[in-house]
Amino acid sequence: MELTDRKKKVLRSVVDLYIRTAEPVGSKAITELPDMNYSSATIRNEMADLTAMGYLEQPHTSAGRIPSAAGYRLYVDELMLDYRLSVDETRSINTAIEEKVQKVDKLVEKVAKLVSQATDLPAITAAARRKSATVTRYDLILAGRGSFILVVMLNSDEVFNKLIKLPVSMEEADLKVLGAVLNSAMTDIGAEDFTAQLLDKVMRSAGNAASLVPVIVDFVCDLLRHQGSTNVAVAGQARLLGLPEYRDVDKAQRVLESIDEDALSNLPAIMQSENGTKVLVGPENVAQELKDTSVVMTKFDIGDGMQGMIGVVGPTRMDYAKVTARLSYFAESLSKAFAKPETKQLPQGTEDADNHKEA
Amino acid sequence: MELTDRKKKVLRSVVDLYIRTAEPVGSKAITELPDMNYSSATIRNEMADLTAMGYLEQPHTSAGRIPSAAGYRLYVDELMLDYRLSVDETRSINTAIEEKVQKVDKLVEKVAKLVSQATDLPAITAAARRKSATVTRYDLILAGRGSFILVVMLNSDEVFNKLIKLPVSMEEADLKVLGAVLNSAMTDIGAEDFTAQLLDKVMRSAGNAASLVPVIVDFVCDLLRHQGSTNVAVAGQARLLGLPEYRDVDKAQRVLESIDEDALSNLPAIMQSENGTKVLVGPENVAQELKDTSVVMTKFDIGDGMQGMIGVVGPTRMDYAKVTARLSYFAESLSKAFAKPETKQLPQGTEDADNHKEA
DNA sequence: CTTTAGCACTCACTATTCCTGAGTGCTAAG
DNA sequence: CTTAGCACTCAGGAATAGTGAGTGCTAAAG
Repeated sequence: MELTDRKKKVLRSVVDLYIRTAEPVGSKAITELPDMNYSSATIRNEMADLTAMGYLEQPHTSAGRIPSAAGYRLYVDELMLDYRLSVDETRSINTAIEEKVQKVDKLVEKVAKLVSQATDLPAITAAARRKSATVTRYDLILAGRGSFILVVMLNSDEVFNKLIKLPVSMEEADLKVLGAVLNSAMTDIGAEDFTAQLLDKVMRSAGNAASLVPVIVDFVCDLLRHQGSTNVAVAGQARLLGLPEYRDVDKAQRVLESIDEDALSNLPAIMQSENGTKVLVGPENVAQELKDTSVVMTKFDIGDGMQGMIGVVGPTRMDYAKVTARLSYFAESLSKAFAKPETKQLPQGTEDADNHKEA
Repeated sequence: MELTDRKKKVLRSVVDLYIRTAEPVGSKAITELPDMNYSSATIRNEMADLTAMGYLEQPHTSAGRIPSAAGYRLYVDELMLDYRLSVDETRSINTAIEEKVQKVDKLVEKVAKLVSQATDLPAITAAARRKSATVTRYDLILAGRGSFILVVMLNSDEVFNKLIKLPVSMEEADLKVLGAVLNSAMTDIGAEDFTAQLLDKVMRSAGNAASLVPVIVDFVCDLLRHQGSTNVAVAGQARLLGLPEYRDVDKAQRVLESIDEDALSNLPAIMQSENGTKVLVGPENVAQELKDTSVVMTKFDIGDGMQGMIGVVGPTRMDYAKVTARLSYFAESLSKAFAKPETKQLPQGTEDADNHKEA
């Protein structure tokens, strides 16, 4: 059977209505739409055809139709009308993003909150490094009170520090020696290259400050390893509960639990995929718990070889047009904000703070 | 009427059973308990008395009894048997805490997760500074590629940094001058003391590096202000949904929403209160949405003039004994871990393969 | 060949009724 | 003071009937 224009129009109407009402759509409701100059019988025939073709489903014989996964798919791919963001929407997204964000993990958290708010659905954000982290530079600052500050700069231009107590008293000269050794022997190598031999060698050249080497190496290794791991944040889980499809607490709980742990494993895999906004409708999701749920996600670029992802989780009946529009705009704005470092007060690459409390 | 020992015993049994089953407790169920050598009629009489005294309630004439808020209160204050933590429990809490935590905000997040996990309820943690933050020391490091690193140490011994691009090329000597000026003019003052006059004065003495002053002041003010604000994290909201009292989605949602915003405002007030573990039963909560819900919370000390709070939210029918025991132990362990800074600084091995299972 | 009116039919959902049994309060005997 | 016994209450489940939105099909009209 052929998918005529009218059939498409009917399908679109069904999806649109179902998105709005969350209830099966009957033929009569369709006829009442503007631009639908057919009788309910005609619509019924078309709907019967669409059902036979697998785009619609009937919960039971005497109910209206709801879109099937295939129906949503078609809708998302071809039928959906572009949602134009209002000036208000773009503005509120922009002002939200423009606030300065210092650290990547904070950024991830904040964006998750904003996106969840903008879509009224639970949101997930993640950020991951594309290249592996290495140290480009060490600095040691004697800080009085028997301690010194270790400042470490990474190839990503992020800077971290840690306040370290001195086990024995030490001269500024000793630290200078140590700094020189560190900078010559332990830069531009990954976490896995900090071998026992290297440690040994460095300690021997470090003179008086040798006892500090293990502490430093420990900190740096930890840091580098952490850089490699993906940074994930989830926000707005409670919003799921407002939706009629999640009146069933068990269902809601299952979904919420699964997006709490996705944090861990599933996401990195998805990040590999191609660019652009992607919609996963119900059964297209790999995770069993999300079979009834759709996911919309986009990637965006942060500077410094980092890549971010924004995702939204909701019922298959979600307003795909609106959600994808907002998500894409978010991603675009974020990428843009990071692409032009000096223009705003949010210069990428000039930001990073980290601290360590010694107590 | 007097509260005899037997009445107390019955009340305790009712609460205990209700905590376990979440269903009204009948007289027969009580008689079946060990150590209860009375007939159901006797128990019924006692329960009638307890009801008259306001410690128990009847959902309807022909149902068992459930504890009233006053009943829970009495239970928590006097009746509850101490819950002894098992070795396993103390050990798992200890190992969890011992993992190194770098930043206060990370700590707060992590503790929230741990506590939620330990109690199987949503948890809230917060940390706030008791004294206002000031800068004790500035360092400037020329970092090549036209930028420098600003390192700032606070009176709390926390160290922060930021990589800043140089608008014009600059000599190391210029930075040295600037550093000296900053250290002499802008230390030991709060965020509100960074006045326009001060800025002006510093800029004039800063020589070649004057153009950097605004950027630095901006960063520092921001930092100091941020230090003042309370740091809050919520974890495990989804656990609420597993409980029978929150089958009602609306109710669950209301509670979840309220503990999402408490983050912002309510908590600081509570932090003022006296020390020790505190239980707020149902209607004792100020927030209207939590009328049906109980809150258990404790304070703990972080070093450096900071104070933390751990809280757990659950149904009035929660296992107060277990929850308070675990919470107190958590608080105690955390305070202890922060009290002895040096003990485990050195034994920290270079070996730690995979320590980011959550986050 | 397409569209539409008409009609019988289906079936989820709601309301109503009935029934059951856990649990109660009271009374009177031990 | 305790307990056995008994009549009573009432939430919750099962069974039943009624309602109406929506369907598919047929046959007439365009």
